[in-house]
This record gives sequence, structure tokens and C-alpha cells, in this order.
Amino acid sequence: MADEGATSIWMQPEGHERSGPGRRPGYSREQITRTAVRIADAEGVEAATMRRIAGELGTGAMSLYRYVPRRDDLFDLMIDLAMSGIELPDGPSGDWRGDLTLLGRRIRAVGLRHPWLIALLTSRPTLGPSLLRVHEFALGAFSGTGLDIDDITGFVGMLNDYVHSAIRREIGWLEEARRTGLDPERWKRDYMGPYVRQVVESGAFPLFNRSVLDSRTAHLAPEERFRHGLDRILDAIAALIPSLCSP
Amino acid sequence: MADEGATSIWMQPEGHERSGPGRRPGYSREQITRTAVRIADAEGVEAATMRRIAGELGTGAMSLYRYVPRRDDLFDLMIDLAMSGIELPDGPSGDWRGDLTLLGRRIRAVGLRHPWLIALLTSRPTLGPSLLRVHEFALGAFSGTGLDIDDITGFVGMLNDYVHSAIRREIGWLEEARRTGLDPERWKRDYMGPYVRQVVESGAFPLFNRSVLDSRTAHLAPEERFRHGLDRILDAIAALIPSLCSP
DNA sequence: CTCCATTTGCGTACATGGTACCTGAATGGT
DNA sequence: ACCATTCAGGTACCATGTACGCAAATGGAG
Repeated sequence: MADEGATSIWMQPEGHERSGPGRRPGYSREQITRTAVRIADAEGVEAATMRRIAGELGTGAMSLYRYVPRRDDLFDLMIDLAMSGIELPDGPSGDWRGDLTLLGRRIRAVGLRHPWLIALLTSRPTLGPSLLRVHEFALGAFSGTGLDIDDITGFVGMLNDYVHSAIRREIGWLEEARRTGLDPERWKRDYMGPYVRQVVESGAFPLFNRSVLDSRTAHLAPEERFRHGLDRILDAIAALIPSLCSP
Repeated sequence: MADEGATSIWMQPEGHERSGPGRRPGYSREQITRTAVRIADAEGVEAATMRRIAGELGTGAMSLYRYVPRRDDLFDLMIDLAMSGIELPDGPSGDWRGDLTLLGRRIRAVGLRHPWLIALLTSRPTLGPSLLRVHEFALGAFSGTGLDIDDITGFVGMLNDYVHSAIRREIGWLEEARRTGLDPERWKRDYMGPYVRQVVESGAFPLFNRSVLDSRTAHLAPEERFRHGLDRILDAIAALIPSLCSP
């Protein structure tokens, strides 16, 4: 074979669909990816090791390498499988705000269902087909506004940035607690709590203190807080669309 | 000792400043952190292993554990050391746009100088003193605008989100190329290029195609592109500040 | 049916990582 | 001079990704 693994995983077909001689494959890329996702959902992405995935499938670790070139490529496949769970209308509805609100909520839903997703997604440049589909839908939401493609890309970027970091804020400390082995309540009270309390009581950062103590949105339910932030981003975008602001 | 490592690294002093009996320490937390940062800058954060850092200091890996409870805590220290390199005025100047532009450029500078910084920073909730100082400056930039603390927090978040993801876009693929062992030019041409070309030529994602092919900002110098995006975010924020829009 | 090139299954092995544990050396108070 | 205390760092353990090699399965050619 020429240059195995020297190109993107999306350029390498499974290769198990010829009809020549040789033993029939007993597994599949999708089956392996699904297993990895299931393990990562339940115990974190660091639990989805090659041996563990293979064990779950009843085979040896090295068998997986007949289907996936490297572990990093498996991450790309996991990301794309998770993103494929986002159901979207076939095209934009004409109501860009409604479309993007829907998209934001769907992304949040998969981000919570797969707590490893956002961390992987933002840790490496990846462009799987499902991600492209989602991205295309986001771009399409602005297609009726007469905006420049650069402006559209920028707005979609702003939205993505917000959605990703909001999800990270929502689950980041939970994941960190899990990684350190403490239960979340204990982590908040014994691990992070004392330090934040010390910082607050020192009075060295008065505005930080206000953002911790005087916040009204901090007491909202997570979904409400997400929606509130998303609305602000959409407000900001609306304020910058000339055809809506100064026609 | 009671509960070593059961609390944040920022709550655990070095402990090497008593005057009782016992051997004098030969190293320091800061020295170890500086060494780790130097290695990570040159060869990536994955090269900054405990053994490697210790070797660079001429000692054994286990000696480091007298100064740092876990490797993850060392990451927190590295993040904070890098952030401490950001020089800022003592307080806000009154020109919030100018202050935040300055801050954005400074963060970009350290993000490029330490290509591992943004990835670490966004991969775990950490709140070191230097990060707090920078955050407080960002919050302070809005202090003269009469805004609600929740609004200020939201705007600072928007800005942070943009700055972080812009830096990631700028260096993310370079880092990925280094991780896979290819030189950047080869990675772009042989690894990612063919896939993007295939996607473009398939015509399946017309708006994605336009964002790749018809972009004007894509041909700007990196710093210009960063400034342009930052200006758009600041425009968006300005448009949402009621005291500037509808007083 | 028999052979054989081809492909998969997977055990073995290696390099590398974090870090628990232990011994010995250094140090300052009594 | 003794000794509790603290640091240096070697050894060891376990987990990880994955290179390599061989046996088993498979379907076409004769």
C-alpha cells in the first residue's frame, strides 16, 4: 500500500469492501467507533483505550489497527459520530435567529450527552462530514441576509465560540472532578472552593468578586443561562447586520 | 501532612521556607515550572515529561514530586507562569476599546510564544493568580460604562472566546503538524489538502466552498486578520452597550 | 478439489509515560 | 554529638500506543 496513514482519515476508505480473496473482516470502523463513544460517555475519553475498546468487542487491541490507522484518527471518527447525532432541517427556514437558536440547543444537547466532545473538537483541527454538514447549516442560516461571506464566517465563528465555551463552563468542572477521582460535590467544596473563598476574602480582585457574588444569572438553571447567553450573542450579531440596522 | 494534593495547587505553598531541621531544598517550584515551559515551547507540551524536566535540571524524576503534587498541577503552574508574562497598565485607562485591544494583542503574543498555552487553558478550569489579574483588568475596562456585572462578565467572555479561538485557528494546524511529525508544509499539502480539495470539488457544501475560496480576509497577514476579528467583536459589544447606543 | 496469494485476528514485545515506595544523605535544634 | 526531619533520586509497577510476525480464514485459478 502507498502511504498508509499519511493522509486524513476521511480520505482512507475502510478498504473492507473488495471481493477478492482473504479473510472476511469481523468488525467495522463504525462498530469500533460506537464502542469507543459508549465507553467515553460512561467513563471519560481517557478510559477509551485501544485495549479497552478491543476488550469490549471481545478481541485484541491490535485488531483495531486493521480498521483505524492511529488512535487520533479514532478521535476524529468519534467526533464525527457524535456530530452526526445532530438532526437539522434540510435547509434554512428564512428565520436566521430561529435556525441558529435551534442549532445552538442541538449542539448543547450532544455536548452534554458526550462530555468529551467539545474538548476533543477544540483541541485539534478536524473537518469530518458531519461537522461540515452542521457548519453548512449555520452558514446557510445567514444566506438570506445579503451578508458578505467573510461576515457570515465571522458570525458563525462567534456563535461557535460561545456555544463551545458555554458547554465547557457547564460541564468543565464536572469532568475535572471525575478526572481527579473525587465526586463532584467534594471537588467543589474541598478542592476548588477553599481557593476561591480565599481569593474572594483577600479582596484583591473586586470585580471578580462582584462577578462571583453579585451575579443574577449564576442562579439560573443551566439551560436558561445558556439561552440567555445565546440570545446576547444573537443580539450582538443582529446589531451588526447592516440590512437590519441601517438599511 | 494532612490531605496533600487534596486541594488546589494555589492553596499549597511550596513548604520549603521553614527554618527547622532537614536537608535544604536544591530546586524550586518556579525553577521547575520555567524548565517545563522552556521544553514545551521548543518541542510541545507532550515533550515536557517529568523525566525530561528532571533530566534538564540534572536530577531524577521523583525529585520533582517534592515540589509539585501531580503533573496536572504543573500544567496549572505553567499556565500561570505564561500568563504572568502579560504586562498590563495598573488600571483601566477609561478607553475601554483601547484597553481591550491592548489586552487582546498581549494575549495573542503569549499565545504564539507558548503554543501549548491556549490548549491547556481551555482544557481545564484553572484560576491562577496571573489569570485572575488579567481577568480583572478585562472586567475593569468596562467599569466606567455603567454596565451590569453580568453584562460585563458576558462581554469579557465573548472577548476571551474570540481571542482564544483566533489563536487556535492561527497555530492549531501548525501544532497538529508537529504532533504528527510532518513538517507543516507537507502536512498542509499531503495530509489536509487532498481532503479539503475533495470536499470542495464535490460541491456538497456550497457555502463552505465560498468561505474557503471567496474569502478576502484569508489573504491578510495573521496579525491583521486577528485585529479585524477583534474589531468586529468590539463593534458588537459597542452596539450592545445601552449607554453608547440609546442613552 | 487443491493450491495459493491475500487479508484478518491477535499474541508478543518494546518504548514511554506517571508515580508509589524506599533508602541514604544532608541539616539544624537539643 | 545525637536525632528527628527533610530532600535526592534509584527502583519498580502498571498502563498506554503500536510495530512486528505468524497462524487462520478465504475465494479465485488450475
